[in-house]
Amino acid sequence: MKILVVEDEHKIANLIKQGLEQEHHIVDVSYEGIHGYDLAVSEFYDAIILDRLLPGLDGLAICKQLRSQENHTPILMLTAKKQLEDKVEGLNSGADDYLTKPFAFEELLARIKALSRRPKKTIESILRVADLTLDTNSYEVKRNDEKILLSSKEFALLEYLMRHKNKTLKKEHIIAHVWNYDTDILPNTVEVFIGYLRNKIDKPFNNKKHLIHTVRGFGYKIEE
Amino acid sequence: MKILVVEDEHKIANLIKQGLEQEHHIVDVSYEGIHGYDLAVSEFYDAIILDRLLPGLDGLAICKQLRSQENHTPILMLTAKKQLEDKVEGLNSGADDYLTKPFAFEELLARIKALSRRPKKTIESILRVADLTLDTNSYEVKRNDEKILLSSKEFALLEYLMRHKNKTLKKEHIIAHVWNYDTDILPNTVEVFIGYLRNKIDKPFNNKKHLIHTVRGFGYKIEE
DNA sequence: TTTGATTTTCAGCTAAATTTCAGCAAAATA
DNA sequence: TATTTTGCTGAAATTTAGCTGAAAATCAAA
Repeated sequence: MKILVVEDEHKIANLIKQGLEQEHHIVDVSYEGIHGYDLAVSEFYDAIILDRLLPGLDGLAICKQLRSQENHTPILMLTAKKQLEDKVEGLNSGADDYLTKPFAFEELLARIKALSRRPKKTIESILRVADLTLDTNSYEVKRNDEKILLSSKEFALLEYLMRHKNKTLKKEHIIAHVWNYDTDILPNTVEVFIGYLRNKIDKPFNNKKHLIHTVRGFGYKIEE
Repeated sequence: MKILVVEDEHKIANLIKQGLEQEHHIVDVSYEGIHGYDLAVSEFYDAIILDRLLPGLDGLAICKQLRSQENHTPILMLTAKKQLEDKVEGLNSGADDYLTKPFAFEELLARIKALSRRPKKTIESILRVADLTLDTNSYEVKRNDEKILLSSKEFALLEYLMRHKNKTLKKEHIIAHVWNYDTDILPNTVEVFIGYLRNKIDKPFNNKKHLIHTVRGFGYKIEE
């Protein structure tokens, strides 16, 4: 596992680093808030150990900022305080667990393990309409659990329709969103691509209701 | 997704473009501030990647200008600097996130995804007369919560009437606004379309008061 | 360069929407 | 009441929007 330790007390930081490395983990250490934040943002860690009180940008702030950016790396917050309010504040900021100093190293290790074992909060990346799904991370499109292969343009068009499901979208509007600014595209091109999509996601499932609808005079929409 | 990249270093810009295109996104690139700004204003993007330092109009200025025009397209700012003040300044100018160069492409991708997932600000666009509503954005017309399907001319006519509810509108006037200025349309055509509208929005609800009124000699109006 | 896939245009077709027409009814005028 | 004007409506005529097979153009890989 790759772990980031943000802790201004060099002694403690290095102790943790040593201990974790003995357990075969990769450990980055930062002694300063902003630097730590930059690391957290630019690298992929399996867990972050974060001191509550730091010079510069403190643990709470880092935590909040990361979470607001959809970074769900498990965070273990370290603090000298034992007060309950403090704990509540920490967890509210998006930390996953909490450990008060001083602590036994075994304790830290156990917590880290527990955190990394938890199912990762993944960014919800799947668009859904009825039994049709489009995963914007893996670029997989499925209907009824059958994989559907789409070309790049077909995918972009379907994604656009699905991001605005139940809403009728004009052809000109579709062109503006799905094609580059310097390409002149005829409305018929959209019709053709709608046809391609229908061949792949509606026609093969003719026992099911079709999802792509023409709204004559107004455009197209995808709807259950 | 459609993404605009404004970056003067051709190499970086093209790398980003290539990478994003591999992920099925549509990418427009601009190597220059003012041109980039023009694109941001005239096209519809799901996200904008903006270099902090640009010749001509720089990233900060573009960002501020867009925000002052109520353009809320998510913006990811790229910067070579790591200073906190710089980041703060970037976020204050209205950027949604920032990334310091150099960065891993994976990181860029993750940030862009996170940004585009934020709920979009939408403008209310519904016209109302009694229990009849017309949404100029989604082209939905409802009376008493029942959907009503209209053709595009019927829709345009109803929209015109509703935009001027309680006001009597002459047939010539209606023709001038609802039809192209260069088409010769007989007044009878308006009568026919008023008939179509009545069949769809008044007749099926004959327990309710009808909304479309003829003002003999002067035209039509929609009124509660 | 060749090959195959993808994107874009084109042309013909069909169905739906639009427009005109003609006859009728109601209202206004005298 | 008779006449004229104005609006309504069913249906025919005309136009347009959208679908589709196939060709042309573009792109990417071998």
